[in-house]
Amino acid sequence: MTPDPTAPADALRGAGLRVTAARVAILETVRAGDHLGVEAITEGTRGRVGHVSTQAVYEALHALTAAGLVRRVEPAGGPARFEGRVGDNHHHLVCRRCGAIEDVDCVRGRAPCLDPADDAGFRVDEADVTFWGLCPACRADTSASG
Amino acid sequence: MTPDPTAPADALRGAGLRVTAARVAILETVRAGDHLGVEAITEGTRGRVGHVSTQAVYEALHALTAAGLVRRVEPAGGPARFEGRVGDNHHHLVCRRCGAIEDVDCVRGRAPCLDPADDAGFRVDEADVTFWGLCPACRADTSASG
DNA sequence: CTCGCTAACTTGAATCATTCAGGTTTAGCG
DNA sequence: CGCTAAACCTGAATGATTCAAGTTAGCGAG
Repeated sequence: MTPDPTAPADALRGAGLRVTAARVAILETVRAGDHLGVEAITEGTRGRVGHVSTQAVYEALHALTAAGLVRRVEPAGGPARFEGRVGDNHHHLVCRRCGAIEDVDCVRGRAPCLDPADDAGFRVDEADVTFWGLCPACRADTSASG
Repeated sequence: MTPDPTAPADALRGAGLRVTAARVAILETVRAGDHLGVEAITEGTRGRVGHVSTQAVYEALHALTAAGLVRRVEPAGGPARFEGRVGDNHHHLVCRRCGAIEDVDCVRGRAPCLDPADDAGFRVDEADVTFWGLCPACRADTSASG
């Protein structure tokens, strides 16, 4: 039928997770959304399957994150957000004013971001890069009123 | 006497803040410490001046951060930490296991980290770079037990 | 197709960092 | 010396996330 390994149900199965309506809906919601928070994911999921508890969403997001099916993004000072774009090591632009998050491709080639100038003996496995600033809309607002 | 503008009292005065025993001690504690959390800063400060409330520490750290006298670092999933090294846009290495934080100089020259490949129209003013991995000690532990 | 195991789900309470509220003290200027 | 706002205090509230303990149901074995 749908031999698409990225289809929610198959992605879950492939990760060794059970295929439940809730988790399928959660994965769909995260993929369809844009850096959604837990609350938004819960609401979106409920719109698809009727009812899910917040805890189920938290547990599912943990499992999905551990399985590499979703990625957790957590800008300093704010709650966690989730995105469906995984596998590449892309970065984020975060608006200080409205909180909007935009994806940015890795500044350098493919994942050489894992290369600090001096690793102090650490074994680095991930580079978390967040650019802070003002999004176009907020820039306009600010320059107009300031 | 001590014509040193970086001396705690002068730094506070220079930033338009009042020179109180508590804030001098807080600034000293942050500078002497290594990416301390609020609790550790509170304890260190009490060791210097006897008593300070947690709220006073929070308020002072906000003021000091706003004044650019200390820098707030907040690794995803953990509480905020503060450091006295400000002015340069250095990055951090964080150990996933023990939480240790090490400073790393900017990967590229001086602050060109503010340059994402595509800024999507954002006006970027800060780049937050965190390298995640295992510190030397935890690497040893892990390879020995795993 | 049924059984059983355990992942997944549920409700409800707890934790932790941080902030809010409101009232009191005190640094630093006039 | 006295005023005013910054700094401080105690105590309560918030909000994201986690823990606890009991129930339901996916799915592989029989």
